[in-house]
Amino acid sequence: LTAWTAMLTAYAQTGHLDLARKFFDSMPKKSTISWNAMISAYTQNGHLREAQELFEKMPDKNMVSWNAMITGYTQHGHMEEAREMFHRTPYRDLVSWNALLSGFSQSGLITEARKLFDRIPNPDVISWTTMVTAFASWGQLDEARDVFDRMPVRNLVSWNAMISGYSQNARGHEALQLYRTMDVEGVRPNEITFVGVVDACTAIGSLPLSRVIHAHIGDSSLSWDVTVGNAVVTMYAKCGSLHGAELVFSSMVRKDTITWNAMLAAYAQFSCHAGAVHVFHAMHVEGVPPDQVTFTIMLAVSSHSGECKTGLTYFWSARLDFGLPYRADHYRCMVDLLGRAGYIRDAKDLVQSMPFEPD
RNA sequence: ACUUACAUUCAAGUU
Repeated sequence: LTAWTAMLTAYAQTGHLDLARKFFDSMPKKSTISWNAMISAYTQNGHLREAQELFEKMPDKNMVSWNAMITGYTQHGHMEEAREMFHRTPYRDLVSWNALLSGFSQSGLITEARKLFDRIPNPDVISWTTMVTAFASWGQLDEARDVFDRMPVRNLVSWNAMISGYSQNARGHEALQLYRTMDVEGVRPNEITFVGVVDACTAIGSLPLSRVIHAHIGDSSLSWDVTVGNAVVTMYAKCGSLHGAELVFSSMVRKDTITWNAMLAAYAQFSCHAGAVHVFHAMHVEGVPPDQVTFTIMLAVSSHSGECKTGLTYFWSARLDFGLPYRADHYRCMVDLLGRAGYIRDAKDLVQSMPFEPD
């Protein structure tokens, strides 16, 4: 039964929800854990309706079942439903509190988060770190730092949250300073720490510093993770070295869609239309699937280089060849592209055909 | 084997 449930989770995590459900239905015996796994499979893929249905049908709900539903709602911005579940659960534990807290954080309800935090009976390191993230991700770095300093216990995630918070808010020097403190206190960094440090340099924008940081993480005994490589590609580009970005990019053995997007963005930043087009084709040859970001970059590149026809080709290709839904920025690029080429009427028609409200 | 905290890629306009 444990093996079956593990299989179910594996299907869900690779996006094969339908297979997961078939698997679940065909299981000769089901435990509460398998029901919970199926509910999480639904919530993690945004199918809250189905999750709720299953939750209501399941015979023996436990604490994890209730928490999975709270989390499902918070992670998709349905705070009212999450709140209701939180109040109705007969098994409220620290996970329930933390899940709701994280929901307030993600929705930008910082005041609510703060109030909830004060009511948590025995906040743990996750509760505290969630508060650090809540403040940091809404730009309140000094509040975040205050929470960080007052935490009774810090773990690696707490350090990473604070370091990345600084980096994401263009406070690279403070990020690096905190990284040094972390080192002094003997906390071992991981890949996520390195990404935060690399991003700090990206924010500072200094090429000499980026070489130092590159050497530092290159010397580390930790093997290079694809996300660290991706961050380094961007760091070199943002620090003004397209060549550095290219060198790192080609040295990376493992590349994902983000790696390719980072390289495309580097060419776009340097107005190197030919480079971007070349990488886009190479991506296709290597069989790496483009995503919505890939097309945002390619549309912007086409617009800036006046390649109206090419841009239109990308626009249609995104949906017809790759089944990607359009985001608002794809339309923005297209309006820009058509407008620059003088097709004001078509730009206007496109705006009127959009599935969202124009901003 | 199931639930909670951290990370990498992103458009236009203005300057």
